Amino acid sequence: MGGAKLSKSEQHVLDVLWSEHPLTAGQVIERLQQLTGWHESTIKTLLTRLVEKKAIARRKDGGRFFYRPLLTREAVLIDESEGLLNRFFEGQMAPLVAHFAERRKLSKHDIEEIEKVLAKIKDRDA
Amino acid sequence: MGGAKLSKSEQHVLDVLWSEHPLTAGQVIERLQQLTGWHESTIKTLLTRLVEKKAIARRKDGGRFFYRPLLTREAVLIDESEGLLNRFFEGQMAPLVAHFAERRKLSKHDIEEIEKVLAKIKDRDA
DNA sequence: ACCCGTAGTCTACATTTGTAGACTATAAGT
DNA sequence: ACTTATAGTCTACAAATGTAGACTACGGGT
Repeated sequence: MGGAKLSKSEQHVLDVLWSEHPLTAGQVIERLQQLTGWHESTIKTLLTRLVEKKAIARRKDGGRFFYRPLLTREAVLIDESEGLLNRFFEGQMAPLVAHFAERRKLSKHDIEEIEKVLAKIKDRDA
Repeated sequence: MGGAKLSKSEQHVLDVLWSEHPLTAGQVIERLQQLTGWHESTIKTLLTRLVEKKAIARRKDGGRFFYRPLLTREAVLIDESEGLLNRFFEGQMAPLVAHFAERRKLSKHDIEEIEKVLAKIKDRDA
């Protein structure tokens, strides 16, 4: 695994690259400024830090550099959800679902969705 | 929600107080040292910072101070899982479950547990 | 060949976090 | 009342983070 831990703002930059890539620095800046209003320099710094942390890479194509993610969204997601699960539910998924269910965070539709998913799994594993 | 954001180590201290409280500083230190090996001073600092952040409170009882959580585990959990859910699943629970299911993070037993939970909810809401 | 803009690098600085030493106040026991 | 343990406060300092200015270099157009 490895994956140096990313800070909040770094993740925000990464988000942009997940949603669309490769992008030039300028494009990243453009998109992020819409979302955050951060200064251009700030975003450049974040890009640099992400490259250092090997969370993204850049490649020269023609005259320009293009940035793309190295860490997948998937990987980060796993990492974080695993963390949450371990911290609060001893790694058990069921109690997490139960928890949300109890708090009425699940609509009827949600419940059906989940049941569908579970059915599919059971089916597949059968 | 107010809740100033807590750092990793601060959360660790809070964990101890969730599992058992009220506790004196000494008791917190004792328990945390078992888990982390942190120096006494470090833990005192963290306690102080938690008090400043109003994540915990202390009260004098007899000669001693006793610490207890102000933020509930519940609240922090909600906060964090909400965050995760929003960042990765647009707030939707079903895709999260699906995700874990796909990754085989769910055993047959888990699945049955979850189904049971969902059934209960549906029942209750019916 | 020269200038310009876009992008990359270097430097900076306040805040937060991780980690801990040193000093102090106070309750409890003798 | 005095000592001592125990806990609380102050200070410290490096690394990480949030945020940004200044300077530079290179590719593209004229």
